[in-house]
Amino acid sequence: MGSTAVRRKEERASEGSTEQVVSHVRQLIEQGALRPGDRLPAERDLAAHVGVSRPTVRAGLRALAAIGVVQSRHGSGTYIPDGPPLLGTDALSFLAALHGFTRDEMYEARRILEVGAAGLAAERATPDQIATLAEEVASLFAAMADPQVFLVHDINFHRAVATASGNPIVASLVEMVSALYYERRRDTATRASNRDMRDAAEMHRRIYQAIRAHDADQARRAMETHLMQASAHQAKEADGSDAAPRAAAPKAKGRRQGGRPTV
Amino acid sequence: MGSTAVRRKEERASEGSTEQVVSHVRQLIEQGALRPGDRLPAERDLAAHVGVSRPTVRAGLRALAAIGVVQSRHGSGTYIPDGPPLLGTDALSFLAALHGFTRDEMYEARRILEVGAAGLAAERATPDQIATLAEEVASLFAAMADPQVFLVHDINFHRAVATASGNPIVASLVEMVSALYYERRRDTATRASNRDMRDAAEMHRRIYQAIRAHDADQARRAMETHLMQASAHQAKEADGSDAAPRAAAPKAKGRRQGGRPTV
DNA sequence: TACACAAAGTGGTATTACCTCTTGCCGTTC
DNA sequence: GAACGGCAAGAGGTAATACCACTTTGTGTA
Repeated sequence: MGSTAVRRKEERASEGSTEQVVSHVRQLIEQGALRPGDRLPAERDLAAHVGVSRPTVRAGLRALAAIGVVQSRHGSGTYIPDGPPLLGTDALSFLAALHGFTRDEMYEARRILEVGAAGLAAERATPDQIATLAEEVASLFAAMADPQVFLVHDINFHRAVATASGNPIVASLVEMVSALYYERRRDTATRASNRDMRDAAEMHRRIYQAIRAHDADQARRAMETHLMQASAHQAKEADGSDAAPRAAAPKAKGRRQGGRPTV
Repeated sequence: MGSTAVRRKEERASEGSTEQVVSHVRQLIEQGALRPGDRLPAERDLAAHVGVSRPTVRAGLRALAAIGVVQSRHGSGTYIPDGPPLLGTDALSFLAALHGFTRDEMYEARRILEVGAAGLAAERATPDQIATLAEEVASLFAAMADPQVFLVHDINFHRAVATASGNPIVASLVEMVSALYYERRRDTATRASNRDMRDAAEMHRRIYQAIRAHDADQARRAMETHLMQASAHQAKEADGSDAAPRAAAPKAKGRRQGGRPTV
């Protein structure tokens, strides 16, 4: 830390003042001075230390907060979030609104990610993680009367699989895409038929069993089947009631019609 | 102007002032009033329209800029980025620094994503996209004298595969993870042996051929093999020089160069 | 016609002030 | 002595204003 000391205003040419703040925080992180759960220096202190004004510091912290690196608590301070690594979900959500991601594309992304995650989970899941999966499966069967509660345990199960993959990067990506799914799904979940939910619960059970048996191939196949079925079910739901607000066209792939999000 | 501006205080209870700005922009996007490439209203106009001060507007826009939804150009205005959907890469980079992602975990994530992407690309790649792949493969073979140039075309090839998948969500995810890979790789790429590069180029050619032949299984297998080999090669390189990926390395890294926006 | 310069408009930063919320100390009270 | 309550210091949140730096455009001059 002592070697480079504090760089003064010479850097301003190559780096905006705001980015100096970001870089400074980054340095603190890379030096190990800031770890998950820690509190950052107060904004006024940071301003004095970096040599910029407080609004500039706030701009930098705001940027870091937007990507989920820090988290401000009014009256208390700015903290580095504790717990597992988590990517901000707003980015994907905005991109979805901007570019009109379709439901199929979303399920396809989930399929790629979660099939891989299921495979890893089967290879590495700890007894604790397997127990968590079992609980969520049970909750799924118990919640078939309430589609909203069902959805919550659905998400929890998939999150648990992602965690059990043992790869925090994969888990973060799954979490991000799942959040997008959840955001859209909760508005229409009540349309799910009881039969579809029973099918889904059953598939979750099979995925769980494959993971418990440490059978990676089986886990991947089960996850693949489950997501294909879920996608088909949801498409069927939208068919009759919603009748495609954008006209019946959006089936065609590759057409990036930039309208509102399709369901 | 401005003297007659009315302050709207209706919904302040549920939403912070800054978030009002974000919500407002989100509304504009969802209404179709803002599309990729468009310019946002000036900060001063936004402030008057939403009923908050300009610093608050700036805070909201800074947050949106951090996640890549908008992009500010000094002296010109704030724009919605054109081109394909792109997720901010800094988030993953910070998470990597915070939680000490290992090289293996990174390659594993790439494997899951890119194997899937390669499969989709084989099914859907257009003639144009296939031509782009061919060019990058040729460039790879031509650039074996310069590891840095080789790395650029390596990235380009993988990016092209992701694009050819036809799924913008998958492409965005691949892009994000690849950026993390690139960030670490460019500092050590010179260590790559000529033999490893020839192997890599050859594998890229096979992936390309499988995609051109629309053989999804073959494309997936080739991509899987390629990434496994690359991971092994890189592990071998690192063996002698820097053993611990998470410990002392970051200090020696070059300063954040401005290839990509830093938050 | 071509070049140059200036003016308007935009984001970037700084300064200052005040508000709200959190937190912890310290008093009072039971 | 312990529990409750209030007060104050310190944190982030917002606002108003002024000025700077850059881009763009248009007009004037050579």
